[in-house]
Amino acid sequence: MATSTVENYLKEILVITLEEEISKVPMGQVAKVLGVTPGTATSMAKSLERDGWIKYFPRVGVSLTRKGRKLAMSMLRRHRLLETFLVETLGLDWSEIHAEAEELEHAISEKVLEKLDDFLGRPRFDPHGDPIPSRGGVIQQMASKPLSDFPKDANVRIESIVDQDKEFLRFARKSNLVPGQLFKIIGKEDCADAISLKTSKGKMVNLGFRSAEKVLALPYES
Amino acid sequence: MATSTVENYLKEILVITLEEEISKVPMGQVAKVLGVTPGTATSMAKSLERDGWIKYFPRVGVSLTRKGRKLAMSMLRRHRLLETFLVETLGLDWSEIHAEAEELEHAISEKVLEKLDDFLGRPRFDPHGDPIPSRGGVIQQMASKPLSDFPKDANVRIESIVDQDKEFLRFARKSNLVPGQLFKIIGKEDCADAISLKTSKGKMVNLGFRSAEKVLALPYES
DNA sequence: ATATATATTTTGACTAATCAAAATCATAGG
DNA sequence: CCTATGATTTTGATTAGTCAAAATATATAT
Repeated sequence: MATSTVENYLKEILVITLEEEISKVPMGQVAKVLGVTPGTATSMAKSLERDGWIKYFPRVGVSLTRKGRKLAMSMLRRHRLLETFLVETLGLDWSEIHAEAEELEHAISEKVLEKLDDFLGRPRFDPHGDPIPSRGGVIQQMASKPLSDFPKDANVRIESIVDQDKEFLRFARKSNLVPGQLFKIIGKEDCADAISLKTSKGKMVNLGFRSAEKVLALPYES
Repeated sequence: MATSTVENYLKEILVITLEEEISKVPMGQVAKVLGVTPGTATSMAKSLERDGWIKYFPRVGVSLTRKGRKLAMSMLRRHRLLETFLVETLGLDWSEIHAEAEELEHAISEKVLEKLDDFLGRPRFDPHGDPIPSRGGVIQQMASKPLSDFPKDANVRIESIVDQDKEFLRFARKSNLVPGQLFKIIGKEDCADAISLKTSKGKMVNLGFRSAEKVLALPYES
């Protein structure tokens, strides 16, 4: 049986893998998200490899084995279902649920989790809009929509740029319109065919609808 | 912050203290309920004392300090509220809830617990009929009633014998009419002034009303 | 290409929790 | 009053997880 420390390492490695679309997560990043020193992360990597959870490539990083990915997915499922429960059923605040779920996810059994899933009506997305992996560990990809489809005040995360036009890509790059970047839609004038976005750091971008249609994004609860 | 191991030791010490009405729990018993070797229990007793949770009397046993009792009560509250949730809300089976609650009780925060308490309608007894300690750590004593006040078919747990008559006490002792013992009321003939009780092992006792009034008991969900 | 900065690994040490087995204490009978 | 039995404590060892700081490898910039 995996300890909850092991579960945490695996889950965080999975989350980084998904978010950054990389296959080997560098140790520094592992250390950072887990709040431990780099040395600790390295020695942990070795025991995780010894127990078959991950592959460890010295000086490069770690990746999950099939076994490790399965457990990590299960942790993510627990986490997101619990967050849903905490918000939907108990009415907790947004800002609190992450830390709470972080604790509970290690204590809840498969059995109780499935009962909870039934009770909640088998939701497919958590309160942040992130997809909840299925029992089998499959993560449903959320359908991304063009920026022009979002309403004013929506928070979005850029997923991809469909157009391959060099000019536009260069402009997008310069404006921080890149996959992973978060924006808030601060203005939308249908009659003027214009959309304004702002990053959390206050950087603004203005787009016409023609361009906004080329940028796919996902809703993101800030 | 107490580790969950500490929480377990304290909770079990409290439960033994309450159930057996003793003030110093011998180390052997501690080791047994926690499933560890006696040596482990002893060394744990020393660290618990060092951290102010218990008083340790070598070769005699341990008792909780005020601080330790407070935490132990809080664990009992968590445990019993969680059991209630698992049965009432998620529909788990009786036989499973203890083990599940045992894990969850260490992971649930004060805040979530209070939300859960609200959600459940602030129950005062868990599915086993045991009282749920209040936030302040006070355990509501259930009002015990004389045996003669219970209806036929009621399941009861003997709480105490009010009469101090030696003769009667000796009889009570011989009939298993002692605090903690469970009985079912299998017959009650008001006109004949008689009550019949049976233990789960089939041992029977017959009492007249005069005597039944001297025996206080609590309802007990079988 | 060389020096500097950054990331990673190694080393040695520590704490919590545990076990097995030897040592010690306590007490109930004879 | 002394011994055998059972409970308790001690001792020495182990594992998981961690840190600090030294050592080493890699990447970057001139």
